[in-house]
Amino acid sequence: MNEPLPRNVTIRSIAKAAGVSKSTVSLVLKRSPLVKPATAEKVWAVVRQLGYVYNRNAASLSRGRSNIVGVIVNDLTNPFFVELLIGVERILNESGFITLMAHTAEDLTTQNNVLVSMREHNAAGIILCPAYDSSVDLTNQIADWGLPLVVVVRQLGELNYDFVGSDSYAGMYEATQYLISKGHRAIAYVGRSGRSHVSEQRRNGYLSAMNESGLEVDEEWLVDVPISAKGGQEGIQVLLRQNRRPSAVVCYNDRVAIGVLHELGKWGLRAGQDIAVIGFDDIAEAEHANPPLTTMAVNARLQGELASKLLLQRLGNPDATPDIAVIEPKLVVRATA
Amino acid sequence: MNEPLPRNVTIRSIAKAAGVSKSTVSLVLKRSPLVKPATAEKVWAVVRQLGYVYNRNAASLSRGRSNIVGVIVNDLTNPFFVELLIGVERILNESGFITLMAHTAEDLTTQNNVLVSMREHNAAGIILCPAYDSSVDLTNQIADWGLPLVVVVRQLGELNYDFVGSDSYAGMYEATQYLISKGHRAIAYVGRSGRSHVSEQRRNGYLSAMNESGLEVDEEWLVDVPISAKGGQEGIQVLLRQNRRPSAVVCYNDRVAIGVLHELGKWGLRAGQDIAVIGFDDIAEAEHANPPLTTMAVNARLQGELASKLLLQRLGNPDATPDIAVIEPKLVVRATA
DNA sequence: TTTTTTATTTGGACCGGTCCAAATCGTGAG
DNA sequence: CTCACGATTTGGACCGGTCCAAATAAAAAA
Repeated sequence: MNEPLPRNVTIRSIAKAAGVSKSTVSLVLKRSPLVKPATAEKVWAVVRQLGYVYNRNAASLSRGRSNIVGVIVNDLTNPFFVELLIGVERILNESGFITLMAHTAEDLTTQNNVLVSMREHNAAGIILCPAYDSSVDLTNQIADWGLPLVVVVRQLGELNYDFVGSDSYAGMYEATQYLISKGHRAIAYVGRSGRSHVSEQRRNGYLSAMNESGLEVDEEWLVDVPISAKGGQEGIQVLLRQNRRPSAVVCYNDRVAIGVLHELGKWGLRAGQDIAVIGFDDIAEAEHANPPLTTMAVNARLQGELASKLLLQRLGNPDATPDIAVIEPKLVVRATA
Repeated sequence: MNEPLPRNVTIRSIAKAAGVSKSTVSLVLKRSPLVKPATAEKVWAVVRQLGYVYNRNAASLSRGRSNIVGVIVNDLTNPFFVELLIGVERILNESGFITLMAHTAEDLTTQNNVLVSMREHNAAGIILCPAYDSSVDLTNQIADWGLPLVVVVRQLGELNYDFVGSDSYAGMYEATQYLISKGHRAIAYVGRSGRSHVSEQRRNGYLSAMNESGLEVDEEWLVDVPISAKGGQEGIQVLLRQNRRPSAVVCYNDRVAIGVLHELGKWGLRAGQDIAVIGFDDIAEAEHANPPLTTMAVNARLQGELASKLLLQRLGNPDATPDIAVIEPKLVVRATA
């Protein structure tokens, strides 16, 4: 009934049409310096003329490795991860890799499925931000699979793998210190306590700064809420209802801070005037928040770029010792503190 | 020097270990009802025991099609697209597909590279939001490649392909109408005029509503700015500096509106009291904006889900007539209008 | 028990590249 | 004019699945 569909144009059809062997065509396609320029040009001409399309499945099959890099993040809804992803993509694309993106929504099962899938696709490597509660053994497991890995943002147990992240402790310390230097004494912390290395670090940074300045931390000022705008809203509500309101609030991250700003607005309060607010991450929204949010910038995009670079490095030298890149957060003063 | 690395476990090694043929193993792996349950169980046992990993490159090579679906968006920085992406992913994953994500940043060259790359990977299909200024011929080209395609958000020329989007015209019409019903007469529009079908539709929706109510549109009230928070900022600045300030502003989308809110804050004005503001899209940030943004909701996630479903449908029936899904925006009244 | 019919299995030809040892070409040295 | 040696080119054995026609086994019918 239907036409004997025109066989796909392959490296062999090209070889035939160009009067060379398929091996030569293969060489030409990967721009090998071995082939004589004249031959190469002849082959390219045929390639263009026949509209040849390189078949990466075939290539990956025989090379035993694809040009796909898996990138796994938890929450695309958080612009921080989006920026990171963009950074990752930029560098990888430059090097001829393509990113297979997946997000886990903090679900361990999803995370596992995704990893398996990437393995099945013969990914060249993985850039992973582990979901909360990931086993500290995860990185070893991936290593055992022979998958080059770079972990970002959240460290897992020992750092015996390439890692890119920011110094949460120092960042929060500085944020708090800044508020103290502005004369604040009653400073609250809205975020999550525990569960992960990052949350611990952030809270500890805050606590240390307070302690070192001899400021007491009222139990009620450590507000434990989900890491989201909604969480921020809840957190500041709790604080505002206390009889001793804090004069400043340090937030786990910008999303939380934005929730705080939102709620303050509802109460007719103005952040930066009535109460100081400081965030963490410096996502794009921070700049355009109302009022513009003072925050600790961690340059997500740069982190993504670094992660890619570490991965490329590792691909080139699988046995090098792990590389750790930790970014120092920088205070960006805007209107809220 | 190094061990004769242990040959990968393949369907053949499993066959041998399980005492069946590789064909049977293949059948078992795809859960074919043809094999006797007892045999299947025996094979699964070996599969688990040997830690077999399915090789999708090999599979795709022989099937001539992978389980990868390419998703191409323009601007991941816009939460709208992120939501869409999440919707897409959810449905595709359920059906055993995996998404190869790419973003073009509105760059035609990038868009083309990405398409080529997906073709090389034998993508099962493509979900594409075309970059501005894409040739109206793009969809035909992709079709000629034999790549099943669903276009989202931005239509390109004739709708002779599957499409999912929202009714920009009706949405903007309703938004404007709502403001008019609240007694506003001096209503400005901040967005981009022309360049794309969507921008035309949105502006026309606004204009029609104004016209129908016999309201004159002051030339100065049609502010042409980039579609971003920064653009919104610029736009409202222009409006505020005029001698006849509008009492309400309709924005191209929420990002623009958020820029407007931000700038109003700087001027000490309160959106919803001093001047009404209405957005479009209802991204997550809208709810937590300060003040909470009134906007036209278009349910990005749903659009993503629909797009995936259309694609799955198309994969099942390549020759069906194109399916068009247009979502009617819904007004969500919050504090700014 | 023999013959059908139906349920399971199987061998082998692909899919379209990569890789490498071996063959062939071309040119300057002897 | 030959020979050696670097520059090019090439044939064929994989890579690890899919698919299908054909073979076998098992159950049902005669």
